[in-house]
Amino acid sequence: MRLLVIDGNSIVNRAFYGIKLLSTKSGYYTNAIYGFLNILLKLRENCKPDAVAIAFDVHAPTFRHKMYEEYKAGRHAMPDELRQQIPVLKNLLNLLGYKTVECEGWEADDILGTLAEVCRKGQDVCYIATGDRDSLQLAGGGVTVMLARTKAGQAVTDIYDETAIKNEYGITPQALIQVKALQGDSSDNIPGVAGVGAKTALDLIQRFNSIDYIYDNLNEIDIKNGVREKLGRDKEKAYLSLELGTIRTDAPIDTNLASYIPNEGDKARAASEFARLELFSLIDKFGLNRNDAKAEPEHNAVERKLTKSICTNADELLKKIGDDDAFFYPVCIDGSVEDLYFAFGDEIVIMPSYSDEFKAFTVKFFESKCKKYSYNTKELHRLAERLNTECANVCGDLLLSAYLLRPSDTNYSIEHLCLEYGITLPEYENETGLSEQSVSFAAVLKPLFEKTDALLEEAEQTELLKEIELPLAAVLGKMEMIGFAVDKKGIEDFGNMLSARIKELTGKIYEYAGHEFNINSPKQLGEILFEEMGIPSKKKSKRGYSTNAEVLEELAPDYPIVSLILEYRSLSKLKSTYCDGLIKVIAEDGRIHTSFNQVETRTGRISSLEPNLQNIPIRTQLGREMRKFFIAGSGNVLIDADYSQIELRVLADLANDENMINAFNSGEDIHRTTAAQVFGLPAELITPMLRSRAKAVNFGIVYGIGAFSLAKDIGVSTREAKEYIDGYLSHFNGVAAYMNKMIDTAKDRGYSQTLFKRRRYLPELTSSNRVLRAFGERVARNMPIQGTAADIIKIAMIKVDRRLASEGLKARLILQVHDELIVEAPENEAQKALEIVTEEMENACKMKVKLLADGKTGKTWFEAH
DNA sequence: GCCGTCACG
DNA sequence: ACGTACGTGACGGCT
Repeated sequence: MRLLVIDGNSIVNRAFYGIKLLSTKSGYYTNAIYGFLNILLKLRENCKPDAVAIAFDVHAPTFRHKMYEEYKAGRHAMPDELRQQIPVLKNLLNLLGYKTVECEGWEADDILGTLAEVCRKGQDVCYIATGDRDSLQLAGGGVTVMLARTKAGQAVTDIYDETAIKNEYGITPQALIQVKALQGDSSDNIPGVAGVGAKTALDLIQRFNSIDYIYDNLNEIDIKNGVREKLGRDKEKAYLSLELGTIRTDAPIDTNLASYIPNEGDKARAASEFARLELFSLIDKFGLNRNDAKAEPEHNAVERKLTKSICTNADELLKKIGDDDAFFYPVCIDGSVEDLYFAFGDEIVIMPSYSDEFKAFTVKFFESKCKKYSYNTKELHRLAERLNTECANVCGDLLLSAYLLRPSDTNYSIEHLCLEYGITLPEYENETGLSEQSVSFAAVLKPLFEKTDALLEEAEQTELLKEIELPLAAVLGKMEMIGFAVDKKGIEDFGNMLSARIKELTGKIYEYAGHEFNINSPKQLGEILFEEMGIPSKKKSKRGYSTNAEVLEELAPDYPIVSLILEYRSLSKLKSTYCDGLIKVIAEDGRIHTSFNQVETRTGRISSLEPNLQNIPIRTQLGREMRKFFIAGSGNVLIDADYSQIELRVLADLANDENMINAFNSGEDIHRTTAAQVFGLPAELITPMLRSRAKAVNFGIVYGIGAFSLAKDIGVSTREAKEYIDGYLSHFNGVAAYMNKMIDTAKDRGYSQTLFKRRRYLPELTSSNRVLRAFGERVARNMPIQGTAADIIKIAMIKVDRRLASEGLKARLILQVHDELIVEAPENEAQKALEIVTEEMENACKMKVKLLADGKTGKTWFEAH
């Protein structure tokens, strides 16, 4: 008998991460299902098995403790989307006649082991398909492990039998367990022997074969005394690890191989399930009949019959809306509202922008006192600004609610929210049989709001939504419409100057290199510098040599070409990103209109895109020149105010650290004070060097410091950096206590939060991966600080906006750069506006530490900052 | 579409 | 033994 055993969890994971998110029209994700079944087909073809067993772990899925594969995946992963697919996949496998195996209290691994053992004993042939190297120990004696992995972005399968393992590792498959037991594996919680790593472990087992032999002859065998000591110390751990790392072969599962021979299944239901999932190609590949694939009606969903009508009469629609709560979906194209879809239960009424009465309607509707519930209300405020009015009484924005509830998500589309919150998205097909999504979207707003409102209430985030995010959307909408005036000619001239200099540099670089090449290609550059020219390198990263500024700066003093490249790099960055990039996005009004994304960051900051105006150069002299081209419109000036040390002040307040609060409130230079405390010197003796080190320590504290990185940052030994950190924490003991508390409460609750109850969920904190867990801990320390500062400046923006209006000024906010606000004001309002901005920033909220804002005015951003 | 790089707070 | 500070967005090269 030939048995194929599939490690279901491992393969479904690879399928999910390896294939882009596919989903059905109604939004069910199917990529993992699709990928898995294609892999199954391929395995079937290659192995020609008589019987197939598909093993799964038994999962207790939890909402708040999703486990990410790795940090990178963590950022983009949507494990919920994967989890939803697994029960559907299992059901499909059964319908296709395959047997899935799971066993409470046992891992999928153990099921593989048990079936492999059965085959070995019965002289049957066994193939094991997995992505987990740990299963290699099962190879041999008729058992072949087919290891799926990714090589240079391509999925490949390595075949391991006993010989292949011997060739690669020089030992038997069983001995691999011994290696792992010595080496340990933190991601599996296998301790191993402290101080023994992969190399040492493999070497020991290659020479002595087993842990038993090593310990029986510990004093005689030829090994370094250091290793002997380490082994002696951790004997117990080694044996424990051996036990933990050994895949068990006695799981209580069905061991009758014949029971795994695929049965007929239920072809009709399998076909209709494929149809429901819109995976039509699989119907053919599994030899099913497309005619069987009739869509089954959904059971529990109460079917909604939507109707749609178009209304081009403003008064009629206004009357229909009256003073009731209005639920409406704005269709937006290219950043402007196209049509408004109003939902009255299942009746959807559209006010189209092509109507002559669209403007009149919109103005009256916006100004009416009815409560407005919508999606992406920033767009409404942009429209209001264009119509020279305001959108009053906006009481809900589904996009903002969804963001506050789950700020790490990347997809807040209505389809997705329906899945997330268990709302059925009703279909609407128009006369021509085409589905019109906007109609469906309008129809689900109300039920979605009912869900999100309840959840926000539960999370105590209603105030955060109503007092901060909703009014902020209005401010951001206006800021986008107003834009920032620029000197186009100035940018062009600057760009031409850069081009000339870049050309010179290019010539010289080619001379040094001996030939032409693409300096912008890190690959070519690395080969030329480190191979052709033989410059010593620290080889790193998968794609060859690292050529970043940090590496190049070290080499620059010794190699003239390297300095030229550094200059080339900085100039081409200025040219391409800032000169060319900005010129491309200057609008017809001569201004740059960035877009603010209010639902992007996990900390609560806003981001700026197309173009990003939050990263205009300032740190180098030449780059800073760019700011001379950001100007006040004629007759106006710019007012630029920024918070002084807002994050450290927030930290002092949150940590309630008396020492630090006093330092701020008595107006001390915080970095100098820190230096004095950390280095134990009177403030007068603090040199600029010491001050700058203390500054780095302050930054590090906010970021969730590590000695290694601090050391690298300020160029001292790791040991010395550690002393600084310890010194800091012993003097600011409020901060020390606070940092520990932050991690504990975040672990407890599953999230960290700001002073204003903004949350960030931290599944990383419960990860079995040490690196990931450490990352979670740093975030738990940083998020409340960065996030509270973000909350505060948001409040300030709302207050500045209101104050400017209530004082009857023409001055307007035009930009925010995290701790900095920029206002454009008529010249005669400059002083008043300056006062208002700094005052509102400083009084945004009451804290134990005074908030300080420095404001300045000027004709350009360069002057005003 | 991902990676390396680099601009900002 | 291994990796190494928080949060973003844009560009060019490469697959």
